[in-house]
Amino acid sequence: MVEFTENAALAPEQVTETLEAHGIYPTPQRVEIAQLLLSQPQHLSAEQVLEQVNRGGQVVSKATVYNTLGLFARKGLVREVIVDPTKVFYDSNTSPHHHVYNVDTASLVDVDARQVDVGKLPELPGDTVIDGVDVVIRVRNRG
Amino acid sequence: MVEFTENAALAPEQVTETLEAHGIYPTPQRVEIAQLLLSQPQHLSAEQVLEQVNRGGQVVSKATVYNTLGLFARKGLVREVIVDPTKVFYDSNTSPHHHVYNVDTASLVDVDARQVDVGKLPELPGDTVIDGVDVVIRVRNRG
DNA sequence: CTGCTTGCAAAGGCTTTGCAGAACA
DNA sequence: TGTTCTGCAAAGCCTTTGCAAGCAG
Repeated sequence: MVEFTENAALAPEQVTETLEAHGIYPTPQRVEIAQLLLSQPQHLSAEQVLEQVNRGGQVVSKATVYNTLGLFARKGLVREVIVDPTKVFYDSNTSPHHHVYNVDTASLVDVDARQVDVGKLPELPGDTVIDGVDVVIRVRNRG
Repeated sequence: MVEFTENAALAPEQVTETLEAHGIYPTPQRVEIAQLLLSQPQHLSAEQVLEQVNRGGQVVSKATVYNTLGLFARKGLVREVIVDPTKVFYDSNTSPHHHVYNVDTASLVDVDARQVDVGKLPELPGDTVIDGVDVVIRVRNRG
């Protein structure tokens, strides 16, 4: 598993290993995107990923960015965060945690899971299983 | 305040009062939409509102449905629920509660707030205020 | 070869907006 | 009369898909 470090870029070999550990075939584009996302805990939209990846050397198409982010999410490498109806955020922090979302600035901040007590969960229909519990604390700027 | 009853339709006068109590000018289209939404606690997408409203006598345009739902949400008459990146749900239950979302069926179910303990909240940046806390329990069908 | 991947462009779904006409205070 | 509201059509935004070309095993 990749550990987050200071903003330093991750070594491609390290990223390649992480991808393979998640059952993802490491193409150059995927390594590029994973390097960006996994360099630190962060929340990026597909558009931001597209922009930042293409700022570097390699150019990756929009279709590939969307497909790759969807693949990463399905494989558990990143987590989709649904807080804004206009776009999906991809969270490179996959450990249990929650979010504070500032609706004015459209910015997301992590909250350690231990900071919120989700005591007991309601009973679920017998034919369903929990996929995840998302807690979103929605804030806006004072004023 | 309107109380939810069995599936009976609400009286237009009652709905008109509710709208005015929320500072909303009660036009025929708004009354029509509010009557539908407030008849019982439910979660409807804009598309569903459009469809169901137009099943009845009055016809309301798509633009008006979207504008009206946005207005209702801003005025606190309904609550927007963001759980699906492809559409917004409008929740006519405005008392504190949370949601179980079945990602396979795209259906939402209310959970009484007392069923979940959100014990303590994290410290917020000093210049922000809480707008709301959303807890979404994401489930999928077994199998 | 055979299957997976890329990427351009087009399509798609949800939502907002421009604007003219209607309704209301 | 001035403001607000409606609704059609068009535009906009994010995302997915069709399909041909490229690459890997």
